[in-house]
Amino acid sequence: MGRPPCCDKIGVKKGPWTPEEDIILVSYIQEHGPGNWRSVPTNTGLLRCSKSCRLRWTNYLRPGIKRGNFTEQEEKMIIHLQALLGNRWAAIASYLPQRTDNDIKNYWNTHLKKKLKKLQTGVDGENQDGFSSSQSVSKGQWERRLQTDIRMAKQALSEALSLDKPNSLTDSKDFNLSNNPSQSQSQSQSQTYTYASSAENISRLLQNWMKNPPKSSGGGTNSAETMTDQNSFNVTTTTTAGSSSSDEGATTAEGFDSFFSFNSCNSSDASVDEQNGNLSSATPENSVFQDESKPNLETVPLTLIEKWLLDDASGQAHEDLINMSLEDSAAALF
DNA sequence: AAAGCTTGCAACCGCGCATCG
DNA sequence: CCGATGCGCGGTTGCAAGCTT
Repeated sequence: MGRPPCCDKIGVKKGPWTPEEDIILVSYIQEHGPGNWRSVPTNTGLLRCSKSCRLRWTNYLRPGIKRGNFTEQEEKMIIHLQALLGNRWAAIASYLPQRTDNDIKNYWNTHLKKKLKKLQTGVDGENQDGFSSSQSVSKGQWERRLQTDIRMAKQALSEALSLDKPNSLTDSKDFNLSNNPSQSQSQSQSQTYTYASSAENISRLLQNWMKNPPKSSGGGTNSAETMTDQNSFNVTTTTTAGSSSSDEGATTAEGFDSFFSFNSCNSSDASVDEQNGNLSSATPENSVFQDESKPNLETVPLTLIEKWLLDDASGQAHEDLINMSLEDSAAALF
């Protein structure tokens, strides 16, 4: 007896998602919250597999996702976490709350693997990306440190489990997500994912929409003309589509606002925080999305390894480890 | 300018785990 | 306990955009 398909394969649409589908999915999740993916296609009328809906949401539409432009700090974290955890992308992604496992996986496969391979094949000293391949740390040292880290992590985990206290939540509030300097000013934003924090995603969605407007309304006009034609999309577009710089806040918030005016459902009380692009709203929808973040961060106790990885204030030891020879990391990996 | 090649990423697939009745 | 079902994860693929020749 084989496993039945996750959904009826007949009539299931595959391939890239259209803006219309995105909007339908976001609207539905806005109303019902994420989860119960099985029912999403039937309730929304989307001709998509439930898995496809979940994937689209978690990898693209989910609030708080940062895309592209991995910082050096993030790169280093990924490299070291990969060395520690292996290809457990979901686990690695839990340490980078704004990144999806798919994004990290792709970035690893397309960028970091090559970078490390390059380093391994004899680029001495400082490379162009600023990674220092300090010869002072031998492979043996690296392995010893790695083993020590793993031991410490295990110990911390067992301690945390034996404590059996519900303080992991409060601990996680102290999670320092600001080790990326560019993100330090928006720490609160990282901690609480309102739907507004996905404004960038929605803005992108809308930009795509405007690039490929429905034929019925656009009728051969270019995207800019179409944009002005469609009054319901009062969006200030960014100069470069796909740019995910953090200063898009106000712009994307506008796009987000427009999105809701487009949907015109329960959105009239949504207000935009101009400073950080957050949408501050007391709507139930927002509370739904606040719950939808990286659950691991909220439930996993703050272990030593997490402190090591995330606490900027941990000082030199952390820096030493981060700056440890990537050649050695590469040697361990390949 | 055009063809071929490379790269990056969104999405799919299949498997394993968790939960529920 | 066991089977059915749903969800999540990691590996892989396909395609579009960018680059090179």
